[in-house]
Amino acid sequence: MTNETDQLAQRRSNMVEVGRLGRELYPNSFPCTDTIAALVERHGNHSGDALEATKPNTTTAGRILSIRSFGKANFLVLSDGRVRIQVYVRKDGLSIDDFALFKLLDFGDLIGVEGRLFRTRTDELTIWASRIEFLAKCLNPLPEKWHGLSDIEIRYRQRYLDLIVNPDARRVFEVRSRVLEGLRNFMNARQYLEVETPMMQQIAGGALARPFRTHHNALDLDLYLRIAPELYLKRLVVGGIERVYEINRNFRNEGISTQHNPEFTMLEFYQAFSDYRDLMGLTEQMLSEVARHSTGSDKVSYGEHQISFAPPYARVALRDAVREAASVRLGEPIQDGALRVRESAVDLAKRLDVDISSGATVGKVVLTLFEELCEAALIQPTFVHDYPTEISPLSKQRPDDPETVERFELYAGGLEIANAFSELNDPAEQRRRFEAQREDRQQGDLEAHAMDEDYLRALEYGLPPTAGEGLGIDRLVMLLTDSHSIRDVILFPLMRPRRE
RNA sequence: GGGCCGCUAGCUCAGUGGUAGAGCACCUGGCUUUUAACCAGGGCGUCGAUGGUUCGAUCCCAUCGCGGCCCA
Repeated sequence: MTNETDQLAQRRSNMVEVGRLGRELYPNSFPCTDTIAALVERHGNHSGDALEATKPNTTTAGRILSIRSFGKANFLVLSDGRVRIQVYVRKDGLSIDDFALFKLLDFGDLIGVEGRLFRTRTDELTIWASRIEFLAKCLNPLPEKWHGLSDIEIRYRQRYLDLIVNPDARRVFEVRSRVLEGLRNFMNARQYLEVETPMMQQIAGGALARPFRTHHNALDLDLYLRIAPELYLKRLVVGGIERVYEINRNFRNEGISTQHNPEFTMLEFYQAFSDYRDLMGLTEQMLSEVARHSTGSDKVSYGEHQISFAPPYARVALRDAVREAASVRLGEPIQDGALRVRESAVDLAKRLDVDISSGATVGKVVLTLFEELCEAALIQPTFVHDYPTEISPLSKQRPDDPETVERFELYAGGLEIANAFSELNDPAEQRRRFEAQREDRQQGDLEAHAMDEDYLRALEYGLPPTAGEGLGIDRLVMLLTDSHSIRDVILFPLMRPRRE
């Protein structure tokens, strides 16, 4: 290895030398008595004197994150991926063979260590190694220890590197796991049944979005990846599962942004004999409980803001929110009627300098105005309720106002977090809504809802009055971890492939 | 899809129309309780890709690729 300069070749050569020592290069296992996390948890409070009295012995394993060498005395930092501990390797403390092995180790290698715990002069909890085993080679040099890995593209494409060298990277995914656990606890405690419904569907329904297509060879059947589980979950409510939920992926074939990944995770749940008002209260309880379960508090920092998930949340009707924002902007009162007629709504948009696509219905115009004028300003959790019927083909109308449905969306941190409504259960009205959507599709709306005869047949057997909600897990985790891109809360976000 | 920004050593980043630098990492030597250990010495690059302008391009121009932010 005299003339080796390339780090990879150097590491490969060190591995060959380890083999020459008679060591297994990729041993099948290494029995540990403790994880590093367990050691730190158990002995983190023990003084040097206490450790000298008991001389606790341990066998553990991890990845070498740094080596400080003094010739015959050396310090390693070993990580189990979560917690780090220092290892003291002294030439006269282990066999000649083990010390020879130690000299061949590189930053990043995986090793097993046996030894006793003590505290150094600087009071750091340390394993005094009496045995070292080689467990696996890190052939590629790791990003540096001090700055870590900050190239955001490599962090997404090679998430394992992010996790190895950036201690904070794992935190987000630990919170994410706690969020899922908290949601399941919450639903299970209320007698909801967790189910799994098809990800591959012949009709991609339950939401207004473009689907991904795939094909089953044996059946020679074109299929879509689901855009929502909604229509299947409601079939289950017809079947008598009066409280049902699913946590799973949805796939929508649309652009990628800081708020959109083509595959994302939703909690969707349905509750019979309830309406959308019941779900507002339930959602307040759920989010405050889940925030506490995952972060320890129902108040979180999000950028410059403090967001409180403690109930109750603000409530505002969609048209009122738009009217209020528009009248502030224009300095004049706006009548509710202006948002119920396409002509006046488009005129209002024009005066506010908001672009409206040419075929947009009045409901679409109102929604676009809301997104432009209101959405980003909704920092504290806010229920925006009562949506136009024509953009809500699966929601039930208000008895006093058929142009409006019993539906709400929850906003927080400027993000849409949840969408819920009283479920339309009249098969005749549902058929009319599907037909209206078919007309939208013929007008060129690729996101319009497809006709689903099988779902209509299920409704004909009787869907009880039911309320349902979808909650975007990724965005909720963004809020709870102060992440400002959805890619930061998805381990392997979709990336354009690199041409090599 | 549009605008702006970025792409230089394994990593984090400087930099210049005259063939490229720092810190960390790496290599050699020293050091038996260090904490971004230290001291001395050393090597390391298709400057994202392809064209063009130029005596000469990593730098200027064009196109493309990948990424980021904003907008749609």
